[in-house]
Amino acid sequence: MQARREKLARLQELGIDAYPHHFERKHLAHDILTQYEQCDGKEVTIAGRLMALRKMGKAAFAHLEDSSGRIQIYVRKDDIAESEFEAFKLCDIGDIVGVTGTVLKTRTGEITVQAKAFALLTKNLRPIPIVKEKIEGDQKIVYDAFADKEMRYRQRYLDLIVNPEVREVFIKRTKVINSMREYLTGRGFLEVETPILQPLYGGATARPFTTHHNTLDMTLYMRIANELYLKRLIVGGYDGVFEFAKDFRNEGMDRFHNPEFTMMEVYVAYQDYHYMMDLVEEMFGKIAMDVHGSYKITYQGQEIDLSPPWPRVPLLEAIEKETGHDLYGKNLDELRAIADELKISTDPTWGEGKIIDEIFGELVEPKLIQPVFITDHPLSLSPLAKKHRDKPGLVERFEPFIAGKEMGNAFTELNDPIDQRERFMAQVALKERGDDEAQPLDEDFLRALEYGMPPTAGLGVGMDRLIMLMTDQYSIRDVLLYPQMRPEQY
RNA sequence: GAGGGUAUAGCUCAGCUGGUAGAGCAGCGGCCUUUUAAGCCGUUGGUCGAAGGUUCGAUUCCUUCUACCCUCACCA
Repeated sequence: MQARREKLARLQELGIDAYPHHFERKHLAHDILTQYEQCDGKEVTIAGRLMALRKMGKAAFAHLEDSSGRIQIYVRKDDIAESEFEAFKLCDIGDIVGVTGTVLKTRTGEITVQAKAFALLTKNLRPIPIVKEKIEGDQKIVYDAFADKEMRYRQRYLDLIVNPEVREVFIKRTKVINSMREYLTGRGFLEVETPILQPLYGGATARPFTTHHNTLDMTLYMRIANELYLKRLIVGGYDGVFEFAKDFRNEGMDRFHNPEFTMMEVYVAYQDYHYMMDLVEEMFGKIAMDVHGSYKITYQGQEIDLSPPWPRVPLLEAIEKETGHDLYGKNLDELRAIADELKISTDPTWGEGKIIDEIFGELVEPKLIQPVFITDHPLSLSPLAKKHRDKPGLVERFEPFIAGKEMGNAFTELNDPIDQRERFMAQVALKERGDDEAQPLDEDFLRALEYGMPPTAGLGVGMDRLIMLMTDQYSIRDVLLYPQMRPEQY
């Protein structure tokens, strides 16, 4: 760093501005590389960061990387102005430069821009990690990869500078979101925005973050979901609404959980969960096509085929198939005995639904690699879902599973205000028993239902997990630009 | 919350059963006008994550702390 500051001083002595205001870039590296035939011999103007430098006295080769890719430049003393060559001699890897020159192929066949004019655009004062690459046939061998995870997450800008594949992941992230937005908008649904700061949280079972509004002098909660607000909009008369929502949950963190994460929720009037399953498999298929050009993707070495339709398996059938036990209609004692037999440890405070969920989570969920809809969950676990039309004790709900992970949650929405009040009361009872994740009663939401919500299908999709799947990333931190970290100590 | 792992030069990493640190790349100086992990010659560089302890002596052994990673628990 010291050396770079000295270079900066020398540049100033030479009257060279190390931080000019503007540069008229006209071409991108990628375009030159892919359209070499048209570019050969022509003049181009490119700009980017120096990522490799091979100086040879009065000439040098370097690699310049812009947003589109990396291209070699060739700088000869005789080809550019003397002051420009002086500036070039003071350049380091990491500097941002602009080059005007002619496109040619070198003796070794690499497409190169031979500089006729050179400008330093931004002097780098802090050395970037040097990653060396060697191309051997089609194989790119990387030496000394910048891989320190802590540094990559804390200094994401460095990660992005040095690791092009990381840049690619976040481009795909946006593609996934755009593709989904396009799909939902194409269906005629209305994208809306609902409050993040809420006086009452709801719509999911989770502990919220709490904050305080000074002027109103009241507690506000960061939303854990936006479900209840979106359903109020269906009451209001919209046929379909959706939102890409940052939600916040004050819970543990691991490779699938970050305290703030993105959920897409959509609600459609006059539809039920069967419609929503159709929608999910079609929408996920479109996203895979838009991002990969195929229904077949690879996640962590597993081949996954998203071609619709996907199997639809009731949760209890899935358990029976795996364990041989039919849990439908079983009482608490019977369920506990079966759990013991299956060597699933249970907690004495758990109800029937929780035990069933636990058995499913332990024995079935990890095996659901190919896309599947698991349907018809126990009522006690789903306080916002409508009762099943044929199966007492269950609700019309489904969760899509891919690669052993739940990708979302959906139901035929509960629109009976009296039933909804009873479900809320059950939650309140749980809360009083000490379950700090149970949902509070939302009197205004009940009032809205009393005005009448049409039959409605609703869906929530965990976007970060979907993006992990679509970008083949192992950890949620690798699909979040700024994953939550403890403060760095200086 | 429990257990395990990691922390050494700007980056990637060595460093045995205790004797105050080493390589490659980067950097700096020199040579070099088609190189590509450029090359050749020379050279700088470190509070060994932090604080204590044991010891004549600690990067190494012990304790505590901090951060990150992994597994489990909690949780979607």
